[in-house]
Amino acid sequence: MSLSTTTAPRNARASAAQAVVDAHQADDGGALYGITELCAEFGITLRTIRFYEDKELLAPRRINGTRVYTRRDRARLALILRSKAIGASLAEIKQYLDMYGAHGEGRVQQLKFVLARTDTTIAALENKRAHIEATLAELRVINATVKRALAAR
Amino acid sequence: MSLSTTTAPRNARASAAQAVVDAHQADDGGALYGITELCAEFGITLRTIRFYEDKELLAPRRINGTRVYTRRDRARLALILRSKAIGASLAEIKQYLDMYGAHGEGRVQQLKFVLARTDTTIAALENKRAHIEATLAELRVINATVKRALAAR
DNA sequence: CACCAGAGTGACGTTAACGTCAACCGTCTC
DNA sequence: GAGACGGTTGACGTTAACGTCACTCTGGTG
Repeated sequence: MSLSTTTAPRNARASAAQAVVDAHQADDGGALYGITELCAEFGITLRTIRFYEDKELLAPRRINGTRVYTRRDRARLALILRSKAIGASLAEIKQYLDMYGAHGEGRVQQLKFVLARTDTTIAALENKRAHIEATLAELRVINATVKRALAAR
Repeated sequence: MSLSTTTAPRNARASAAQAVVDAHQADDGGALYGITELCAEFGITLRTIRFYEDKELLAPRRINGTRVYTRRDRARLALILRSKAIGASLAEIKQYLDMYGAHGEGRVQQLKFVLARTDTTIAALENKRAHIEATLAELRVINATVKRALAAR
């Protein structure tokens, strides 16, 4: 729940997004994390992180068998958790991550593929947002109605 | 996917919400539906509808054992499916439905309860919407980047 | 060296949300 | 009255996303 719920102004949102995307592209800035560290930070269990690795959502390096996570791995984990929060399945999330990862490498064929997938994913998310708007509108009606009923005692 | 994705203007959205809430309050307008009818309309299976009934999300009348759905039941089913589309669990959806149903009956204690729950639910949805906004912003960055890469061939 | 905490690896259990299957029941039709 | 339908009820299977448990390995520490 304590993710980036920063209700930033519209301009800031775009550059924040750019930053996230860049960060995911950049390789190692030197910062490294252990598995328990990440678990504590994001409030998940060891088993969960290992499970994500099983499902190939994460691929940390190993040092003597021990998992070592870079800043990039950390960013991926953040993306996974945020995607989960908006109701995506792990299978879908894997596709998201592919999009984040693969838009630098040149081949035209692959770029077109990424383009198509971002388009449909964007459409799906906008659709979902519309659902939320509608539900919010209805809840506000209920909320207001109840408030009036209480005010009238 | 063919639900009310009508991107209506802001004023219309509020009155549409009002209409949905009203419709859920109103009892029978005379229109009745069978189970297969509803399944076909919403693109779900018989088993699914029965499952929702098992979980007490629906409670159609029975005539000789056969389920008969009113307009209100239909509205509830629509709400269930839309809620699912925005990533809510059936348990959560049951709470939504309670809110839709219970804000007419008078007791102050209960009204306050509904008020509190609509408040927290609204907050949760706004939070979820913020997540979606952020993800959309990032996807648009990727989309634009890839488009530029393709344009530069 | 003995020991222990932290990390890793199966194997199995669990919950949610259905799907599948078999058997039965009421009604309509021929 | 004999099927043929459409509907109903268990009982059991299934998939996703983990949790739990038991056991092993490895790196320090006294």
